[in-house]
Parts: sequence; structure tokens; C-alpha cells
Amino acid sequence: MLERHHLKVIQAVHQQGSVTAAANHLHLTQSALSHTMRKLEQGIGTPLWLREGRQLRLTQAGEFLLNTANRLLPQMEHAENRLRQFAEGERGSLRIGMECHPCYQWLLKIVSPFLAQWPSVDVDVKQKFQFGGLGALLDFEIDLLVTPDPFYRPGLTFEPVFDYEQVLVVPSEHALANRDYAQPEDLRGETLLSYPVALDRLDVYTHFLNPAAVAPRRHKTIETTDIMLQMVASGRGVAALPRWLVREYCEKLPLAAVRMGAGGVDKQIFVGTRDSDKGTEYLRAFIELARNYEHPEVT
Amino acid sequence: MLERHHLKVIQAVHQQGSVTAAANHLHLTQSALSHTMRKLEQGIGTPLWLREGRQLRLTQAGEFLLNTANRLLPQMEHAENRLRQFAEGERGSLRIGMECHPCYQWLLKIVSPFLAQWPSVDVDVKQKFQFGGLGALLDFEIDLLVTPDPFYRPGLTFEPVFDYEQVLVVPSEHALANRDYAQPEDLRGETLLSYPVALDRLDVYTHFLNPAAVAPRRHKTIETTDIMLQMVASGRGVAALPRWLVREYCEKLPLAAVRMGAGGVDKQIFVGTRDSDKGTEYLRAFIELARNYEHPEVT
DNA sequence: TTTTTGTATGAGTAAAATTAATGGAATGCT
DNA sequence: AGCATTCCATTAATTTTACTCATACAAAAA
Repeated sequence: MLERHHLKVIQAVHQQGSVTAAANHLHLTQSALSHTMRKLEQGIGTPLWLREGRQLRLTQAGEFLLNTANRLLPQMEHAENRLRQFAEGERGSLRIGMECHPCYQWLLKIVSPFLAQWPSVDVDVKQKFQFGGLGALLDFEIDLLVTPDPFYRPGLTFEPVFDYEQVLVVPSEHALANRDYAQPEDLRGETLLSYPVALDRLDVYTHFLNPAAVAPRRHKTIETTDIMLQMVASGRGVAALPRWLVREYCEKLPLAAVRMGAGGVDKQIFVGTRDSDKGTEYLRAFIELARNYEHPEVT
Repeated sequence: MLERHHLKVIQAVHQQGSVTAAANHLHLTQSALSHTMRKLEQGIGTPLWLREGRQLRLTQAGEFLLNTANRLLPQMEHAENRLRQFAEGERGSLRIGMECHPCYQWLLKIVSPFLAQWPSVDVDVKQKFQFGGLGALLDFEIDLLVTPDPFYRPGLTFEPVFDYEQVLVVPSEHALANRDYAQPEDLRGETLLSYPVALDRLDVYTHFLNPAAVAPRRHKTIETTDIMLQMVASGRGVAALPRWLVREYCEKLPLAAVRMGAGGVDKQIFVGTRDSDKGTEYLRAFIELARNYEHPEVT
């Protein structure tokens, strides 16, 4: 009764803003689409669109159906693609979700050998998810989730792929630059730069500042690593990032890494997968590559 | 291209075991179904079924499509139902997921006034989920999740609905019955009865035994609360359950509740919902009912 | 007003889905 | 083995559905 085509219709009409435009988009005549819309409404028994003059507005039911369409259609399209891949032999696609901003740099280093090793597998990386990375994994929106926060859920497996130390990045002439490690109090007068994520997902708070009940003077969020470190180098603030990441930038910018607290803040990155994908060879291979990746050692 | 009908076909053929049976089930002739199957395979470009004699077996691609069908069809059916509800006025349905075995008894007490208050809303309770309760919530398999373990995820909201104390249940003539509280060591010689869930989800372990590195003599799992408490009453073991639940059974069975540790084990029950359902009045109303439910006081 | 743009509808048509009829192939029974 | 039975595939006929064309109608724009 409710067919895929109907979902495409309500989506297209909304996206294109008018029946005529949607009809073109769907490679149909305006008449055909109009017929379909009327039959859909009759079938359901309630209007989906309010015709206000030549303006179309969604009813509550229409709004609901649009949501459903936006959620289900991508899944159907993905299923179709996978089937096509089955047909074409061992093609495949690996959709990676990232919940760890700085990991992007690291990921690139894994992806390139992977692409070489699996020429028939496409890789896609996504970073924004309606229900978070875990939701995306459960919704089949992605196949692999890279995250510092593993979740143990039936049907999912998380495994650690590498360990790193989260360090404070300061300009190389900063007072902290030559210290063995920083104390939370050292940040009291500083501006802290971070990616725009919730505070409880920032280790510099959860593992360093909060336990000592210290807050930095200011806190600014910045989207990209490059800009963030440019800002640090020019004395506008300090940031907390993985040591291996800072090490790379040290060559280009006057930066120094300082341990947070005497023991440092040690972290792990996990990759999560659905158990139902256990049989997918290239997914397994990707995780192996990630696990065996050797980070540039401290020199 | 890949239509809902195709999903129903692969599901029905698998469920019914034969094309003929599936055809009847779908109210089609065997011929029609056979045609559809062949066209589907042609459209995709790969076989979905292996014809071994008169036996049908799924290919890898077929297996994949079956999984997809099992996941997507219920969602489409639910969407259809919701639309029908829109058409019929303010009808609705509330699908509750439970991740908390003993809560079932409590839930019943909320459901009955709810049904009275919202005569046009149907309630359904589910307890088994492929990807756990959280996955079910994200997958639109349920609308509300009752759980002792809240998850903070974008797009979801968890809120506490009541507090309770988890206590040890022992036969009323048991040595522990008159003690102020039990020590972990007291369980060393006992048989512990619990619901069949992972050990790390049993508070008696995580909050009582594990910290003291104590294990009970034996551990048996039992599905139902009634039988479990019958077993306890007849001296076959001890169990850990909410105090309010034990109190009810005390009237019928010779049982006693004992605090776990000097401080007791305090727990909360949360309900989780999708933020996109925020506008659904009856869902809000259910949570209000749950939150305001007054537990029988300690007498 | 006239023109333009967007939508709805009825009738005819092309295409797709379904059925009926039939034959072949595997399985079970005697 | 022989026969009946069950199950699936195929062809041709039929019904149903989706689509287009032509056209009428309504709201903006000129």
C-alpha cells in the first residue's frame, strides 16, 4: 500500500517546492504526479498537503510521512547499492563515521593504503549524525564508527585500535612549554580552544580540569585543527590534542606539547561495527590496517 | 526499483518455506510470485535464491536482502499505521520497550490508568531487541524505553521516573532475614538467582559482590519473577530485586528483604524517548503518569 | 485585462502485474 | 518401478495500474 514511490513523491515535492518541479525531478509529467498524490491521499484517507492557493504546505500527517521518507529512503538506496555490488562481484563500500575530531588526520593515513589494497571498495567518511555515531551505526547509515567512547550493546562490537596521550598544546615560548607537566591551575588564566562538541566529551575537562574544579579564563570553539593550531601558535590560547597530532604540526609551527598532570591523560580510540557485518572481509581488513598502523615514534 | 513488494516477497518466501505457500500468504497465485521473483533477480542482476531440486536456499545477496526486509518492513508498516491513525482522528500507539525485568510489574500499574485516560491509544510492550533497547528506540521499533541505564545521545532524551532500592530477598527464616544489612561475604555460600541477562547488568554484582571480589556459590538464571520468588521462598537460593516488588510478594510468600551493604544499593529507572516525538501528547502524558506514580510506602 | 505559471481532471494508451493453463522435475507412496 | 503428488517455471491471455495528452481551472505576474 505505502510504496517506496510514495516516499519519493513526498520527499521530492517538499524538496522542489512545487508539483511541477518535483515531476520534472522524478522524470514524470505534472499530471502523473498529481494523480499519484491524490491516490496516495485517498489510500491513506487523510490529506497530506494543504493547497493554499498554489502554495503547498504539509499537514501533520504529511510532515510525519516526510520524516519517514527521509529516514527510510536512504536505507533502501543503500540496500540497492549493496545488491548491485553483490551482482558486480566483490565490490563494496565502507562508510566510516567519526566521533573524534582529531582522528581525521589519522584516518587519512589508514584510508590510503586501504584504497590501494581494496581497489573495488569505496570509502566514505561522515561526521554528522542525527542520532549520534551510535545511532548511525544502528541505523545502517555507516558501517564503522571511530570513537573514543565505546558502547557495549548487543549486536555491536567495539575494539580498541590505538592508544595515545592527550596533551596540552602551547606556543613554544609559553611558560609551560618547558615544564614536565601542567597542573589544572596553570589554565586558570588561559583561553582554551576546542572543537565545538559538548563539554563532557572533552577530556581536558573530564580528566583534567573538572576533577580539580578549575575553569579556564575563556573557552572558544574552533572547527578545524589547522586554524586551531595557528591560533595556539600565535598566542591566542591553548588546546588539548593527541600527542601524535601535535608532533606533526611542531615541524611547521612553533608549538610545544605538555603532559596534563603528572600521569598524563591516556586515551584509546575504538572502532565499532555491527556483528552482522562480521563476514565482510574488507571491513575486517580495514580494522587490521588501523590496528597495525605504527604511529611516528617520539624522537 | 527495489520496491516494498520485493521486500515482502523475500520475507514471505523465507518464512513460508516455499513459493506456493508464500504466494497464498501474499494472496497471489504461485505464478505471479514466480514472475516477480525472476524479475527481481533480473533487475538486480544476481540470483537471490539457489534452486536446489525443489528446495530454495538464499544466496549471500538474498540473505542480505532478507535482513534488509526484516529491518525495513516493520518500519514501513508502522508508518502506515500511524498514518491511518492520523486519518482516524487522534488515535495513536505507544510501543514501550523494557530493559528492566522487574519493572514489568510496575509498568502494569502505569499502563492501566493510562489506557483509561487515553482510550484511543494502544499500548504494546516489547522486551527483546536485536540491537538492545537503545537500538530499538533509534530504529523506531519502540517509542519509549524503560531502563536502568540512561544513554545521553543527540536526538534522545532520558529522564528519571523513579528511585528504588535494590535489596536481597531471602526466605523469612534465613539467617540474614533479621540482619540490618548483608555483607558480600554472606553470599559466599549461597545460590544466587537472577534473570538471564549479562552479569555486568546485574547490580548485585556491579554494586555489591564485585567490589568485594566475592562470588556466590552458584548462580542460576530464571525467566519469571514469580518462579524466582517461589524458589527463594522454598530455600533454593537468594535473589536481588527492587524493594517495592519484594514487598508485594511478602504477603503471599515467606520472604524477607535485606539491604545490600550498610548504605544499600540505590537505583533509578529512566525512560528514554526520541526528541522528534516531543510533540506527541500521549507520550508526554505517559511519562507524567510514570513520574507521579506513588509507590506503596514502607509500613 | 492579458499573460504566465502552476495545478487538477477525464479519457485514452502503454506498460506492468496478475492469472489461467500447461509441462517438467523432484519427492513420496505402494 | 510405477503412479500420484507437490512444487516451480513458462507462455499467452487478461486485468490493473501508471502514465501521457489535452484541456480546464486558479492564482500570481505583467
